[in-house]
Amino acid sequence: MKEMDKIKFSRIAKEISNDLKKIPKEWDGREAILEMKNSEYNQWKQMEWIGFYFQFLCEKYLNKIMEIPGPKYGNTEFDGFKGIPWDFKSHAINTSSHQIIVNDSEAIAKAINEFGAVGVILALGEVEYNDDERTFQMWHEELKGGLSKYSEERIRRGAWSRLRKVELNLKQISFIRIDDDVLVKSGSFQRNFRNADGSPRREKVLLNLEKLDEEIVYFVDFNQKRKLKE
DNA sequence: ACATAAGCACATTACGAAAC
DNA sequence: GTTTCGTAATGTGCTTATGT
Repeated sequence: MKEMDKIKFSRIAKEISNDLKKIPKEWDGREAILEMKNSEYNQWKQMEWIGFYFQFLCEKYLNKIMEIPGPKYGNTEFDGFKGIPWDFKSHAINTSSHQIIVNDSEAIAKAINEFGAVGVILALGEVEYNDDERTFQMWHEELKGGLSKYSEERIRRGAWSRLRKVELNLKQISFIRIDDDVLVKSGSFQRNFRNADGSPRREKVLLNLEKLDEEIVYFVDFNQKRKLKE
């Protein structure tokens, strides 16, 4: 029964990856942001452009083979749907932390209950952080039309500003299957985020990349241009 | 017009194990 | 016993969407 689910998952993942293989490998921050802006994609002002750019690419390349967006539970909406609900994510490989933050815990639990599992399509790449002079950040700031209200507040608070990524070199796209077993195993939920105004955030599921193994049912490798796992 | 809560993805700290 | 180190736990920076 469970094996059947994995086979089904793998089949869908393979189908999605056929189209996903065509996306660009070299993501230049400035180009990516301009591309989103010119396409009137609403998220081009976001700091974490790698996340939104991957989502942007998925919508562009996958809109014919899957439903975008996916089902909604409470206030949480999945990015896409094909057989099961899917979420698109990006992650930098060359950092110390390999935890990836997934969706709202309750929404995931409900989705698993309804469809048996949910999937994460994870773009993994090496990123450049060489923005010590903050020229990239300033470029983005200017394009956005100056500091946001939040940023002015942040400066007033004396808090630090996060380092921007300048480019990403896509290495791999993983398809991760999340069911109840994974939830129990990864177990580490995250609660008590602080929101922009200081209010608490809802609990989310946290996955540790290093502990994932059989959950990664299928992946595309951009280095060797072949798949290592079926 | 404003507050609230969601989206994106870390960054920093705290703490126990391991090494000296 | 103390320092060092790896990982789990906890808290942050930023923007958009939605509802009043």
